Amino acid sequence: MYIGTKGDYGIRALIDLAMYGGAGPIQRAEIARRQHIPEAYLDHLLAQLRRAGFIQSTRGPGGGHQLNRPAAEICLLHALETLEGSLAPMPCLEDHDDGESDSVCAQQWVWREIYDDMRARLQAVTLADLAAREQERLRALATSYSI
Amino acid sequence: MYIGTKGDYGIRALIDLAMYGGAGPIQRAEIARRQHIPEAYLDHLLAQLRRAGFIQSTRGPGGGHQLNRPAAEICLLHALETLEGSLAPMPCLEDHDDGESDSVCAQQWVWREIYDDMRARLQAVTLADLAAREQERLRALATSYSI
DNA sequence: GTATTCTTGACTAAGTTAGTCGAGAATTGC
DNA sequence: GCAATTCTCGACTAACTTAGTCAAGAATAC
Repeated sequence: MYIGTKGDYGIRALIDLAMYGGAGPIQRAEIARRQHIPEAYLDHLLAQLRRAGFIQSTRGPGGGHQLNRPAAEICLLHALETLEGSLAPMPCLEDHDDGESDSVCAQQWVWREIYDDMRARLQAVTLADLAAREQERLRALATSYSI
Repeated sequence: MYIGTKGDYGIRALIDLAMYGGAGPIQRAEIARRQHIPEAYLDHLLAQLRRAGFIQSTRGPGGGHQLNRPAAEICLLHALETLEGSLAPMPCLEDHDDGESDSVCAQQWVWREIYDDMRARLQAVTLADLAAREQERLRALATSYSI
C-alpha cells in the first residue's frame, strides 16, 4: 500500500487547521476529536509538519497549532512527501537524478511516466482546494440529514 | 514502496520466457541465473503466475516453464496485479465498486484520478513491448562494450 | 505555583517482505 | 522398475514497517 494513516491523518489535520484555524491556534485534542485520530499518534504527525515548516505550535493554555502559510500556498505533493516519505513507486525511481544506478528494473520507463503524472497532479492541488471540497462534503451531508 | 521484488522479479521472469522460450520450456534455474533471481524465491513467483494462467510448467528432465499465450496478449497490469496484489494507492480505493464505504479519505478524488491514469498506462503495455525494450537494452549494452 | 498544552524519545504488537528449506510428486530415459 | 531431473507446496525465519501507546519533560498563562 501507499498512502497509509500517516498521509491520511496528517492531511486531514492540515485541512482541519485550514478550515477552523482562522481565529488562533487549535489544540491537538480538538483536531483529534473532529477528525477521529488517536491523539498520541497525531502528535507525531504534527511534529513532522512543524519541522517541515507547514505549521507552528505554541504551548501553554490557549496554545495549539496553526498554519504557517495561506492554505492556497501549500501543495498536496510536498505535504504528503513530508508525512509519508518518498512516493516513488519502485526503488529504482527514488530521487531520480538520472544517474544510472545498477538496479534498473525492466518496467522503469512505464513507471517513470506514471510517477511524473502522479507528481504533477499532486502538485496542482492545494490545501485550499482540499478544504473547499471538505466544506462542500460536510454541507451536502448536513442537508441530506435534514431532508 | 509499491513494486517490490515480487513485481520486479516476476515480470523479468515473464520477459525471459518471452525472449528465450520460443523453442520449448525453460528451467527455473536458467531464468534465475540469467535474471539474477534467487532460485527458491522464483519458485513462488512462477507458482503464482501458473495459477493465474500466464504460464504452464512441465516436470521431469527437459521440463520447465513457458508462456500460455502470445506475449502480445499479456498486459502488464494483470501480470503485476497477480504478483503484487491490488495496486490501489490507498485503502479506500481497493476494488472501487463505488459503494460508499465509511472510510472516505479527504484526498480520495485526486488519487482516484492518479489510479485510473496508472491502470490505463499499465494496461496499454504488453509483455511483447517489454521484451522488445529489453532486447534493445541488451543490444545497446553489447555494442557499448565492443567499442 | 499550578494547570494547560505541546515535545520528545522509548517502547510494542501485528503485519509484510524477501527470502530459505525440505519433503514430495511427476516425468524421462534406461 | 530405477535413477536422475525438474517442478510443487507448505512451513519457517529474519528484518523491516506500520500504527500506535506511554511517560517524562519543557514552555506558557494566570
